[in-house]
Amino acid sequence: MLHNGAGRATAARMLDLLRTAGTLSRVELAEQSGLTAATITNVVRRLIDDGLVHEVGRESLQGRGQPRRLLELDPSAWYAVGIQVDRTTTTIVVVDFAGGRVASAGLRGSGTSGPEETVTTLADHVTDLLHSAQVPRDRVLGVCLVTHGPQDRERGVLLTAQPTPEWLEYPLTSTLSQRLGLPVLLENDATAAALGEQWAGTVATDTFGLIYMASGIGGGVVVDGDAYRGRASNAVEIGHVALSGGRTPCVCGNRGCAQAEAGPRTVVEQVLADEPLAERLGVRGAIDSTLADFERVARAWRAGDPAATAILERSARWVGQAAVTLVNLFDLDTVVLAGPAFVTTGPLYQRLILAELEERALSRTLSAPTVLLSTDVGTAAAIGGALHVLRTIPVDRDTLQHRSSAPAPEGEP
Amino acid sequence: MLHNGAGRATAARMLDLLRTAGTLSRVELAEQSGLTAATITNVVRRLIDDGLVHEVGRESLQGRGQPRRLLELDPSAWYAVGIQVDRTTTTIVVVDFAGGRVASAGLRGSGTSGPEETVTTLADHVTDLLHSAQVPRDRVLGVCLVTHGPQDRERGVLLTAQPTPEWLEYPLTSTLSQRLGLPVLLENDATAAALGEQWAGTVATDTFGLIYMASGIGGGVVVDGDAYRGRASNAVEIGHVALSGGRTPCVCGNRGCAQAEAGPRTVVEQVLADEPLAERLGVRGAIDSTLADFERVARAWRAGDPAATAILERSARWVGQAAVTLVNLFDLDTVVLAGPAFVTTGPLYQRLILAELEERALSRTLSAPTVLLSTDVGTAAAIGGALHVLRTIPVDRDTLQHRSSAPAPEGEP
DNA sequence: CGTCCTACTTGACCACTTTAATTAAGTGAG
DNA sequence: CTCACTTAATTAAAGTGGTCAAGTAGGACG
Repeated sequence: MLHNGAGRATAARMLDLLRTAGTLSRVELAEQSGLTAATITNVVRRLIDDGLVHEVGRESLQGRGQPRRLLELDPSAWYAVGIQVDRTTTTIVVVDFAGGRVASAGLRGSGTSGPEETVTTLADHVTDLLHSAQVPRDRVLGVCLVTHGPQDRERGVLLTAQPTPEWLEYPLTSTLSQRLGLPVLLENDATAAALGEQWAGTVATDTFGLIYMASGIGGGVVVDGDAYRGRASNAVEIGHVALSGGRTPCVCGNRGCAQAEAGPRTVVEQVLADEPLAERLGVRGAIDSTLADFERVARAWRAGDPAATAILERSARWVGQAAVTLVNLFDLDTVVLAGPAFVTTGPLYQRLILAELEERALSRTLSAPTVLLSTDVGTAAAIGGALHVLRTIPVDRDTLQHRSSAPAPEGEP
Repeated sequence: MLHNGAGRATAARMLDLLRTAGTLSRVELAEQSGLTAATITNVVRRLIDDGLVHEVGRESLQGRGQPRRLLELDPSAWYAVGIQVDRTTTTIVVVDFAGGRVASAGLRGSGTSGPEETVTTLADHVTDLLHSAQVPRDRVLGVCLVTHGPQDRERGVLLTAQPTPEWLEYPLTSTLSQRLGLPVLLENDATAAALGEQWAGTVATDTFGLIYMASGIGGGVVVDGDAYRGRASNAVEIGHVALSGGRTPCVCGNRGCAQAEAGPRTVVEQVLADEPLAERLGVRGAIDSTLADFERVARAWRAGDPAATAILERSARWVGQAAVTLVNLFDLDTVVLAGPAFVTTGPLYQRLILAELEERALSRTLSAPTVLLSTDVGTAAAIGGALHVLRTIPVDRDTLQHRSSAPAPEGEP
């Protein structure tokens, strides 16, 4: 090991900077990290020796002096897998070391299956996807399982008994890890999406909130580049913010929660309550096809259907109210929207949530609120999970040896 | 400067640990900081040389071996001043290096005076208080000004035009700093109180929320021992959480905010709406005596008055609802109550807020919620501000020289 | 074509920490 | 009573991760 400036944390920071910027010179790395050029030289040398980084030409001339040599991550150095599992949808993505999407697959959700069955299915699909994308398994750094609701990230276990009681405390990550022979992390869907947006560079600031809407509504907050996790990583449950004027009882025991008043399931049920409308839109209301039904409503809105529009606009206003609370409590000025429910409806929600923030957020006079759509609306969470793997699991000079000799570790380092 | 284990940050951490624990041995410092005994030896030696720490006997025998030598902060090494300014109350406290209260004074609030006048008054009172407590000014590390509402901590300026327009952007800390010849920090009242509670050891965890109620309602969150500050230090505006069922318009532009529905001013106004009741309690409703009036209602509750009880209980339930949102979004299980409004009503609010959390908080089944009363209900924010000074401003071997040669610096280091 | 400017590299040094002895100061069994 | 044992505190040497200052490298400009 070198004696100068080769700290593991520092190296990880350089990789992060390169991943978000795409390509940077050593000078820019020094500026952005606050370290000296000397340190950068040493750290970068090691990264190049390890095959993680390449020099890719020089910067187009900007005057006199020696031109800066541009650095870039080697995309094929490592890969990571993100799996977003929801009741009604599942998305698997494979991402290369630079964060680029290599392959992806959309499956039906976990439905009412037990965890054992789901894990087996997922493991098979991951194996297939890696194979068809010709990604060698020993170059896969790890897998991140991304789910909704309360979880124990340390132990890699869900703390919910839904959809079936066996899910509660089922050894999710360790089982999947064993099946795949790869490390498996667990992450909240909204937090994963937020981390993903950050690396994707969707937002200019490194402090923002994210609203994730799939079957339910979740929230994530990134402050100074780090996810807010709270006491036990179950923070930002924006779906259970009780809204002014709301009265609908929620599964959580409270009344008027955002999710109960405005979530996709509620939107679908409001359509179902109007039988001719439901008939017209083709909405059937099966519990496992909430998102498909929601998508039908979204398309009706796009086609100009006034009833569908009214229902969606009501939902968007409610979510906007929840966003106001999110913004007031976490002191944000930027909110990103992500998740399959926004694939079609994104612009509508974006407009109305922004309107609520501009009208009601406390800090609206101090700094104008911004609402952005994710760069990967539908797959943000899975991508974010995969990027989380790249960021979290250390890539040492000798990670490969470790990998081939010892069996795959599990969970956090 | 010594060459071994004398890091400034490390030294500050030792002081923090000693301040919260009161007295610790070197071994315990090593355990709690994760550093080795060797490092502790060096850091502690320097602290003793600088006169900040003393050895105070040995630990009562716990078996064989050499007994541990107990360490303690020298209370008289330094002092700090905390000033909590509200519209209707002002509290000044002087705290010694160990965090003990040396002197305190309660004044009327800033009322409708301009900032110039207020700063002059405060400077005079601080000077008087230091004099009467016989605290030498060159041993005062600094002052922390603690206020409600939006502020720019970096620049030491309030971002609100209340009560008079001159307050907006008035150079608050720099002016006070000049008057006193001491560094002056700015801090949010609820955050200061939360930091205070943490050093005071009120809470077992280092992750908790705090609700601060004076003329308004504010919130603070401490995560892993650090205050959550958000984008621009104006986070956790729990007074402006819109509550389920609320409709009252709030100054912030929203409806149904916790402060508008349940704040002390609203409580007083509800009493005023019932003329015979107001008469009976002696509530007059002058805008600058909100807290005095609130205190009258509180005493009526304690005396068993049913009308006063009903009004306060309604307020407490509302605040409880806001606490549910706080707890759900920040993933907390502990909430502390502080601020002058809780001096008498503390137990009532504590009981009802706990009831709301036990009924409605999302994580109630994962970990039982706790609601605690501050150890210094009325003066928590001022004490917290003073402790913030002790924690933030570095005490070097040569701070004293700097102090006497150069004029007092201003703001954060 | 040499000078100038900027990027990058090198080696000496520095602050802080750990590791491995070493010394200090007690307890309790015989 | 004293010697073996235990735990605390100190010391010196070595490791880690960086800075600083003085070089070297490579292209632009007059």
